[in-house]
Amino acid sequence: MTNHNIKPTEGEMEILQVLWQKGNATVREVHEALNKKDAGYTTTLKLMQILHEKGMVERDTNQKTHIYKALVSRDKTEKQLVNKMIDNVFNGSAARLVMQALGNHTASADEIDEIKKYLDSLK
Amino acid sequence: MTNHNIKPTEGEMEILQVLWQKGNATVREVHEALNKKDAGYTTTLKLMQILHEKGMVERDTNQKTHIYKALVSRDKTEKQLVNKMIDNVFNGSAARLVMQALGNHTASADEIDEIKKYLDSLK
DNA sequence: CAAGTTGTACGAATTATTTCGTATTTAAAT
DNA sequence: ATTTAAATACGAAATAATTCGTACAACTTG
Repeated sequence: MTNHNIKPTEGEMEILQVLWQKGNATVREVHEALNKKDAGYTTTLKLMQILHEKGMVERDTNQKTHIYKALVSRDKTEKQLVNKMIDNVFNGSAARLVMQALGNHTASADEIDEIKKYLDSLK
Repeated sequence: MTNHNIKPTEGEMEILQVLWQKGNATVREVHEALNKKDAGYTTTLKLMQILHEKGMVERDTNQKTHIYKALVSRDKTEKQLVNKMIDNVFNGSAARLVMQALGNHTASADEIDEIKKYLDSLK
């Protein structure tokens, strides 16, 4: 299967988040969406250029200000990261991760219902 | 709260996994449990020494061959990593992570039942 | 059209992580 | 007691990731 080894770094993930959320965006928009106390503007720029080199985003360079768009799918990337965590941290047990996630961030009653509905649909 | 900022690197996690599983172990045991094609013995040793410096493991140095034991709890560490992922990847929604985890690694029917039971207990 | 502003390009410094090489110590075996 | 084998210590090289500085190009506006 292609695209099997995308592995965004943490910094890259932050940017992809913004792109997925906004659909597409300029460097400035992404940078402001992140507004981290640390990193300056050119840091965000550089990271986005790297994402481009790696083929994870595309960009429209027709205007002076380039417009970026994610090429990797949110769903696939999430799956990949979750899988990795299930393997690395939970010895392959998705159930263990689920428990940990719920015992933790304590989902709302609505969320819990939604999850149950989802579980039923799996059977 | 103390211990709020443990953040094992990936290499450190691999070692902690082994320690949690075995209870305690020598460097050689951990190294063999991992048996990665890459890294040599002293790499594992070094990582374990770093874990010790950081206070994440303790060791008994009474014998020539030191015996290591994890000091950070598996549960806390897992919670921390899961929380981080929920925040960084799933915009704070534990439910989204759960769906992704299940749609994914397709848990067995037994696992699903177990999760449902767990969900009921949360109400 | 001359500042000034906003943008990209990109090498290089910084920081984090992993890996290794080698010196030294300790214990066992001959 | 010497030699050999198995450990630790630890600096430093190698690699990865982030951050920045600065040069230059492209608009804007006075």
